[in-house]
Amino acid sequence: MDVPPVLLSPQSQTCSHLAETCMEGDRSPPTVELGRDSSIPSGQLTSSRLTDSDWFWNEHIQAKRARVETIVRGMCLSPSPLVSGSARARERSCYPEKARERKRKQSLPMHQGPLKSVPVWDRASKKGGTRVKEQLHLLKQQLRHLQEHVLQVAEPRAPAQGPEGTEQRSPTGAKPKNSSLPSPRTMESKPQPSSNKDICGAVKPRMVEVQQQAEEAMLRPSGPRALVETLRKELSRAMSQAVDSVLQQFNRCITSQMIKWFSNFREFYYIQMEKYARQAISDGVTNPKMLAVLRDSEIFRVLNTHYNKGNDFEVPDCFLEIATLTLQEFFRAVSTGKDSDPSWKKPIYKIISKLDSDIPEILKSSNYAQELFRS
DNA sequence: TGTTATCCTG
DNA sequence: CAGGATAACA
Repeated sequence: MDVPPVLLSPQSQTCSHLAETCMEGDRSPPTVELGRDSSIPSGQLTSSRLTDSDWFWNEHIQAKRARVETIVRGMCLSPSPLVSGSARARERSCYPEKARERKRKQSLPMHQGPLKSVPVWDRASKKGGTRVKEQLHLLKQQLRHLQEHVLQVAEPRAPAQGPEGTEQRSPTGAKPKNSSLPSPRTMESKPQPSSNKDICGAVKPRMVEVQQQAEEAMLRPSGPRALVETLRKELSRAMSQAVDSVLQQFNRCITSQMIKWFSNFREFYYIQMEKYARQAISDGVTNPKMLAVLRDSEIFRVLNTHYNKGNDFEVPDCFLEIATLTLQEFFRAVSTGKDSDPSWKKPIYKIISKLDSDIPEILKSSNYAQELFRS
């Protein structure tokens, strides 16, 4: 059986321990390389239309400052999918039940034909995977926006032609005084989709600091170049942190999932034990010593079908011993009327959990979880 | 207070 | 086996 006694006892740390051990992977933060953005045509970077003399220095500084603010804000803004973030927030605050309802509906299985069953492992990884994918997609978008902004600042003479549209000009062709300031729309801090909240939470506290650094860099003689460097470093750092936090978080979900499975396994085991103990009592058995779980027992067949359907490996004898003990303990408790106590199972769990054996080394290796994922 | 276990339901 | 509610634990 693939669930030896070592994984079945409640109150024991083995299950969570196993999950943690398995999920302990390489937690070093991924790095993001910030090379040149080949998606931006070089033509956009070299065109110029204003001479320096058109601008007073102060205005120039102000415009840059505004751009920096936009950039820094942009780090925490992302396009919201389908329903706008603000609309969703409104719905949440006005109709909490409604929001909860939708959450439930989303978690319902999709109708993919008549009872098409998906392996549970596949289901879990798909669900988690989709979330991570979504978050990574959002990060990617943010990265693109930010890179556009960085390049825009790097070439102050170039007109901004990012996804937010071309810059507005006055009828005379002169740039309006505040045209480089963020529009009220951009200035608005949009509510974030919940999936993106964590990332923003990680990035936000650093934003003020970055803004200061950027402004200082701007005032230095090296000007835009220093600014670009500052932003580039910051973007790299922020991205690493964000990706790390996603690695949803993801590991935590997987760990919880595994714990849940082991919990279910245990439940099934003890339910069977109780069932067969009661059956033995009703069959007239009086001495618990008469009870034993053998390879040809009915209870063994049931458990084996559940845990080791394909007979992938031979059930160790120690499992039979523990199972026998468990059965006898249930028999004793039920036959002496202890089951009237709501927590009558706890002493049994305690006894059995003491018999836990150590986790096999093979399960402790981090490769094991990876192999599990591949298969 | 966050995590884990258990109970219950579907 | 999943998911929710709740208890127990660290």
